[in-house]
Amino acid sequence: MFTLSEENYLKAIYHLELGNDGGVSTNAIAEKLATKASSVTDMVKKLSEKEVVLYKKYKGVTLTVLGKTVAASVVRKHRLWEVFLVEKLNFSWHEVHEVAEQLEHIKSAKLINQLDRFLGFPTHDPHGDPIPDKDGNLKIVEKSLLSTLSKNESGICIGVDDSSSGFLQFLDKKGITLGKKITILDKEDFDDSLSILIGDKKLSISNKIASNLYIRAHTGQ
Amino acid sequence: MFTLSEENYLKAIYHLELGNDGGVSTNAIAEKLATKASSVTDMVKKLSEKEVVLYKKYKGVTLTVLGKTVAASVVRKHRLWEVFLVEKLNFSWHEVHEVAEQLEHIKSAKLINQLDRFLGFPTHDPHGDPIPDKDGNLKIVEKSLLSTLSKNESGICIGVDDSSSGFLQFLDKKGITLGKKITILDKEDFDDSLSILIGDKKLSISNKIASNLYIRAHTGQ
DNA sequence: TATTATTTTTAGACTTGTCTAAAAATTTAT
DNA sequence: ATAAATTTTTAGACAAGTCTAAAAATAATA
Repeated sequence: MFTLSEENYLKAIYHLELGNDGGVSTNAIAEKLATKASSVTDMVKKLSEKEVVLYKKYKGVTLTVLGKTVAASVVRKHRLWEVFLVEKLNFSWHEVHEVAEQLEHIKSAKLINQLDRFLGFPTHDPHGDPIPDKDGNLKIVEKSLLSTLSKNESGICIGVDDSSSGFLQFLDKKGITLGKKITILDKEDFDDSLSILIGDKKLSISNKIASNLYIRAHTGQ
Repeated sequence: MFTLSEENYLKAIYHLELGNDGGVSTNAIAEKLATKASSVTDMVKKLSEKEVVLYKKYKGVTLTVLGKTVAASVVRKHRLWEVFLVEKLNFSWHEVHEVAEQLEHIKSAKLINQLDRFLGFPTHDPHGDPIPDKDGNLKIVEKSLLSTLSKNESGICIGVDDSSSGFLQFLDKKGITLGKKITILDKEDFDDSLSILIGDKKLSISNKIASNLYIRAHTGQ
């Protein structure tokens, strides 16, 4: 069994490993968890003894198969709870993270299996991130950043890269939500800003915004 | 804000105060929380500094108004989650306690308000215990132990005194569930066992069982 | 490659919540 | 009312998880 703190470390390492191939550095973990490098070293030793990470001094850490399973289960719980909050309790997508951070640590296999069923076995959370299955496997969906599309191309908005509350509320204000079709009307060379069509509205968005929106390519039409 | 441990102490004191009028003893708290008296003394001092209990050495503790509010809110959350587990996730009443013990510590006012609404503002948990309202007030329902009824009297089964998993599973096996009408057919002087009619079934139950079932008196018919 | 800069680890300390063992206060019983 | 039994508190210790400051290892640079 793992403590709340151990689970948070495993989750952080899991997320960092998805970005970085190879070992995860002490500093990277410290930054992600808003803690100090010395605390990370201590915890990493403990996790190593519990055989959920491989650790060699000064060489960073990697999750073992067991570690990956534990981490994926925490992520699974986090994302299922987020779906619950949005679908059943009328939370907005920018309000769910903080509560899910608490709910993800509740221990009960039955709870999470029944919740999954109750929600209709969702595959993605409200931000478009995939929900690991019971075995910890993720269904990878082909996706591109909106900023990589060219003029006249279009796609369906399927996720966000930055899921901070501020960014999500900005998207709400602009009427940009998951599932909507976006077409690039024009692209400004000067600052890479875009003129897009979303639903029946024309919007101008900065490159920074476009680099935080994921699109599923919309071949044809 | 209160830690998980502080919340558990407040809840324990809250439950003990409902039974005992007057102060709650150190030992009683220790027993309820399966901890040592010395630990209780330490925590009680801390709670006293936080002004949620009144404490005089050797004289036991009482909750302050603030303490009662905090405790009632934890109990409210516990019982609402129990309703959720039974009503929405198909848990049995004997499976909910352990999970609710974890869920009751999740901090989010919006979560609990929306959960309450989602469940249709329930007034009682799956064991028949009342759910405190937002202000911590309990609706007291007139209830008697089945063992206090006389021959030919009847009532509706509305709760259990002992909500241990073992007892609840025993009731399941016998087909005794909340909401059912029970009539005393006969009472044995020798051991105070009862012969009862529940639904269309005749059962014989011991006094111990009858002393753990709450009945709402069923005047007339 | 030697030196500087950065990262990581170690050493020691602190907090929270717990424990055991012993001392003090209270209650019960003779 | 005094002695015995019980309850409660105090004192000191421990584990988990964190921190700061200093030392050691690695990486970057001249």
